[in-house]
Amino acid sequence: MGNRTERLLAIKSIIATRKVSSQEELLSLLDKKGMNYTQATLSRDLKFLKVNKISDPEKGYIYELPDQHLISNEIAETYAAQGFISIQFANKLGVIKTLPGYANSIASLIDKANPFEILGTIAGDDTILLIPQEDVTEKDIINSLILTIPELKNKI
Amino acid sequence: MGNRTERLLAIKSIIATRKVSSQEELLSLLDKKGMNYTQATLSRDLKFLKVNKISDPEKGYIYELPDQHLISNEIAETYAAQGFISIQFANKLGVIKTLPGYANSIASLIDKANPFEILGTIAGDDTILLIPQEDVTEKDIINSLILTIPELKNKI
DNA sequence: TCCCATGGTGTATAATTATTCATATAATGT
DNA sequence: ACATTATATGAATAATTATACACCATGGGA
Repeated sequence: MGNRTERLLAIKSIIATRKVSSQEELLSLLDKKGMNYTQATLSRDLKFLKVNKISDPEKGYIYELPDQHLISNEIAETYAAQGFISIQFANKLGVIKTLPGYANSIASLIDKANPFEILGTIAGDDTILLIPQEDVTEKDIINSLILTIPELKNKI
Repeated sequence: MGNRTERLLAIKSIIATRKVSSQEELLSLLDKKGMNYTQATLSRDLKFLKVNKISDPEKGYIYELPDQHLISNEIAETYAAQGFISIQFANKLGVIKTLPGYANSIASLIDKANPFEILGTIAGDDTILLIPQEDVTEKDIINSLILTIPELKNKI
């Protein structure tokens, strides 16, 4: 079903932007977006997305996307953002142009973040080919990139 | 009850050294150490220690001590370990001697890790005073320091 | 000393999350 | 195209975790 991907992306985006502390809560947030599922499905989704539940002073425990703790990547991210030139799409594939030599390090950041909606990357010297998951939109890919490398926000 | 501290330390040490995926499991590990409590107590303890539950490829989800994600501190830790000279105890207080100028940064690392068994620190230029929680042993303090700054292992 | 407030714990139970089972639908091989 | 296998999902339920309540011990004040 094509809706699973949409739902997973919605979950990622919700969890990335607000503090959610239970599956019921997430359920009703999805409901507001017109997505009606059951708690059982969310339980499976969260496991699939490897979402963690971490201590939060305000809400006790909240869900957190994995790899967000890679704060040590900040330097790498800034560097990567500098080398980023543009992204275009053709034939369901994404093509990122970078400054010469930057492609590999940017691609490796994306791989490391491993967003499920990007199946993989192939990098040359100044070009990265992004192979998206089926039925993922360009917008989804771009959002995903920004989640991975926030500094790209201004450059896309 | 004085046993609470002992139990909390045991929990920290268990979680730091092995993958635990449920409170029942933790319960029986404590039981093997002769500590008999109930699941309700562990639930409260884990909340108190701000233990997170994170995705694990092997066991699904496991408990994880907070602040372990501060990998970005590695540099700071190496630096701190270099400046560390010795630790001694007197009157239930710990006294760390450091190279001149190192005391504050080491103390700040300890404060940031905020182990509950160390109430606080006071740092001068080459000396840190450690104020331990009641009924915490010297051994506990040292283990705690090593958890915070692993590089100290060889120097203590 | 006597209260009262606080903190820690167990028991019982509520709330939350994971799983089993059944089913439908889509994908794959022949 | 058909059979077979894999994937996705909900309903019901099991498993896990959190909490309400009661109780006890301790440590200040008055």
